[in-house]
Amino acid sequence: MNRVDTPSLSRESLFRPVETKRASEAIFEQIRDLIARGELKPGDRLPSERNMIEMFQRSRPTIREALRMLERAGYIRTVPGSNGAVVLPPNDKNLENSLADALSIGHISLDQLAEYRTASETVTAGWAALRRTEDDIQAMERLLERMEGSLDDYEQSVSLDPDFHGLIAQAAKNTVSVIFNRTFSRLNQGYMIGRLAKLAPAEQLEMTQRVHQMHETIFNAIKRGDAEGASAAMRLHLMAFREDLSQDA
Amino acid sequence: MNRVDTPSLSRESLFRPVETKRASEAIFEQIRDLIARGELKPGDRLPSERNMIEMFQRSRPTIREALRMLERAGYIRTVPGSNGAVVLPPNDKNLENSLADALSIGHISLDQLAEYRTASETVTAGWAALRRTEDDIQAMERLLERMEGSLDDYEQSVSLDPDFHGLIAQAAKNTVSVIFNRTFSRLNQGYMIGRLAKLAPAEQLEMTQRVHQMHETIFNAIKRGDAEGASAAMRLHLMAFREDLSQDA
DNA sequence: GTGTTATACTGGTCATACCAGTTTTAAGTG
DNA sequence: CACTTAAAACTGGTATGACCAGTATAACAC
Repeated sequence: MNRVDTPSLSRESLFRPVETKRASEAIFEQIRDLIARGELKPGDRLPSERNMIEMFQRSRPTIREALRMLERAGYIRTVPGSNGAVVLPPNDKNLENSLADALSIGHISLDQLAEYRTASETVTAGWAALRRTEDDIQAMERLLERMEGSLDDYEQSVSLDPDFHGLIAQAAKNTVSVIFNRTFSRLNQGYMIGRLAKLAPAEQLEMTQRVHQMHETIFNAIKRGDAEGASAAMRLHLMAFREDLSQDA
Repeated sequence: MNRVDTPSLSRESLFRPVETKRASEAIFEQIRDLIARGELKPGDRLPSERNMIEMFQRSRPTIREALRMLERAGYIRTVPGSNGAVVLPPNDKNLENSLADALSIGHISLDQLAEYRTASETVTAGWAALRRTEDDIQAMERLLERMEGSLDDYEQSVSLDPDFHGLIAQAAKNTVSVIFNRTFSRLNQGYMIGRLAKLAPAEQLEMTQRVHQMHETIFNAIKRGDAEGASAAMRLHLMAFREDLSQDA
């Protein structure tokens, strides 16, 4: 009965999953739907666990299991003393997490990740050039300035990278890109830091400078609305990364 | 203290999240890491809850909270009588869930998803044309045949779609594509079925036929190794979908 | 052999209890 | 009356121990 194993053809969608048996699951769904339908808005508080005992007619452990699920799914946050769990604002953090999980567990090679990332961000950069607003440009300008100031600190430099790629995606006005690209960048952060740590200080500086140069090239293309230029520059940037990756291995 | 709100620049990466306070959370992380590092492989069973009591030196409710989190994150599955939770194979279910959640909360629009998907699969189709093996071609051929046989059953037709897109990604030899494309396709399944249900039988048939035609065009381009043709055909296919989407709304 | 039945286990749930914090309330103070 | 302070009434986190309805297994009968 390992329906889960088969990469599998389809029949799945004809049958819908059998009704959930666990009470905690039912409670989870009930509250999740309330949030999804907007009847519980961000900032609202759930009743206290002991109150929910009466509402759901279930014991506290059962209710707590539901709360843990909601929390894990990023819908709520629970703070000890403070009364009741708080409904969180829509937030990509959980999506980002499960994306990272899926990628790290799916035995995905760094090279495949880099390849996909290159394609994804190349397209995104093109969109960004066409859709960036004045605000987007300013935000990127500010960030680039900050990055320029920390070229000699490669850890700092690398840690700012996801933000840069995130801002580009934001300018592209596509939330999926924002989440994905930032996650891709973050996933590669660990590798980059390890890679740079092995270099001599002079080489480190040389590398961060080279990367910064590329960032500026990309930014300039986006700023002047040059979609093809932005795409090309981004592709170059990420292909360089991928090449570095393959040489390192 | 709503660090969670700020779309945010970076400082995040300098500080690491404060040590986890809840025991269930720690247990969750411990088991998750075991799975991620491959020390617990798909199919393996976790010890029974009562055994874990001794291993973790924590009470059963606490351990069960951790299990619910693992389950929700898609790492394990628990079946009542059967001994111990089972570690699931790498599986995009959790990614799919979080994407679906993001969609339902309105953080991501269907249109943005469709746009990103178009870009992603366009590139993937091109790769597939260059890298498909004989096996890939045969698998796709078999599937297309099956799909042709169910043109008059739109539910069946739609339910086979993710497999088709998954096979293309598989032929592209990029695991990231496989996960994403199949997920995208699944997410749109619900929409498609609802859309088709509203049509008259004749229109339904017309639509499934048109889609099938596109699938064949894509397949033929991939089969003859025509990357540009495959990309173009895929783009056309998905742009048609996106257009349909915008008209429907 | 095969078929059947106990028995020992499993997960799902409940009730109750305790602790360490926080909030609220009430008391006391100026 | 306003202000501080201390007690009471919460809150979430955790632990016990119990019960049930199922499943797996091993002992038993044939």
